[in-house]
Amino acid sequence: MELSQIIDTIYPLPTASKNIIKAAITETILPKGHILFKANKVETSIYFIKKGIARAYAYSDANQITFWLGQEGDPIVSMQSYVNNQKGYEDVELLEECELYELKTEKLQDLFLEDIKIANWGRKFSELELIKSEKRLIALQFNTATQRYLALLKNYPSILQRVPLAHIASYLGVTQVSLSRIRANIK
Amino acid sequence: MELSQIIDTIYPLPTASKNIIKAAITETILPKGHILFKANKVETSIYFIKKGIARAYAYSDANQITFWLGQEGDPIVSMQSYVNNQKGYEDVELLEECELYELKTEKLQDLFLEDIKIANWGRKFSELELIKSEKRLIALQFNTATQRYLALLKNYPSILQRVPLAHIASYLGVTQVSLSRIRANIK
DNA sequence: TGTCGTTTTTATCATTTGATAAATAGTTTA
DNA sequence: TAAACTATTTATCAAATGATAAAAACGACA
Repeated sequence: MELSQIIDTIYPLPTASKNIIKAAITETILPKGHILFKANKVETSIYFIKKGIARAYAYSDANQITFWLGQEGDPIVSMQSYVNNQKGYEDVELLEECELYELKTEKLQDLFLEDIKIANWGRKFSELELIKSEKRLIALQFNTATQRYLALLKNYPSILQRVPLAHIASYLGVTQVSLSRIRANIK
Repeated sequence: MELSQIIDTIYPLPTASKNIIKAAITETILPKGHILFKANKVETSIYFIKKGIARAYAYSDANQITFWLGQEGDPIVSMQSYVNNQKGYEDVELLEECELYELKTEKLQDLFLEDIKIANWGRKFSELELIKSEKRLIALQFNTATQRYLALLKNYPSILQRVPLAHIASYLGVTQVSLSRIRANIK
């Protein structure tokens, strides 16, 4: 997804402000398997996915648990770093070769203080992420693993082709074996 | 908790901007049991809790599931209304008599467009709520009900005295009977 | 095409949680 | 204080999930 569209989808900006943000963004291509964020590190950039798919995970004992999946148009952010300048708890791994837009957090923070349009764009950005997080939370609390699996397929129809089932299982909050059983019961 | 402290804890504002926000806020006292937000309704205000405790819940079949608890200093917001001007999915019930600070969403939206300090305050507000939501999500996915129960007691030591166990159980994502078993195993 | 390595499914058993009902404890009100 | 509610715990059985191991399916590649 192109940069202009990503920016506008968050919150439409006048051309001047949009160009200021654009000027702060660089593009990178990184290979499949690349670890973009490392746990226990303060991340200094946020990214937007132009092309590709990624996951965030953390460890519970020795097990990786995927708690976020992002694809074209989605932002990749270590919230602890972005909001509090603190170490994050997640690794982010690219599951395909990815084309990314990179934006330095520090630069963005400066723009927030200088340009009210950009400050409101940043506000909207967090608000939209908050809505996503809240929906996810409610799904975890209200829906069965089967319902969450079906909802995921509906929202990300290509996900089965792009993400190993082990990651999807932990994202849904069940073991891989349990997800296999769920899939067997649906067919 | 007093209004100045609530505002500053989100993001310190210069006196001028702070006074503008303060001037937009009114105080109300509402009785225990009052339904502050109704599901399927666009809410036109957000609130901050000066004194008291409240919960947000929605229905799963015939069962109420509590998915948010707030006490002194916490904001009460229907995110769907606040962010998207759309109907919320939750009721909010006051679990004690509450003293609340009320702020009209529309007025706040105007201030966001006029005052860059307030725009950044609003950005910070959503960022902090996002951090809370993400932590909650990760706790649901990574921790057992027993761990979540113990963490809740640690964060809200008075909660057992203030909130019926049935609400706490659904907040933790288990049935009341299951929470009873958890409590029996801890003692 | 056949082999190796990885991913996914199936099988088995133990554990946890849910659903339902009944018992106990605690609170409110006449 | 007694009666009537309401909240919480305990008991029982059924269903869902986890842990572990093994089998089957799939994919990469010589």
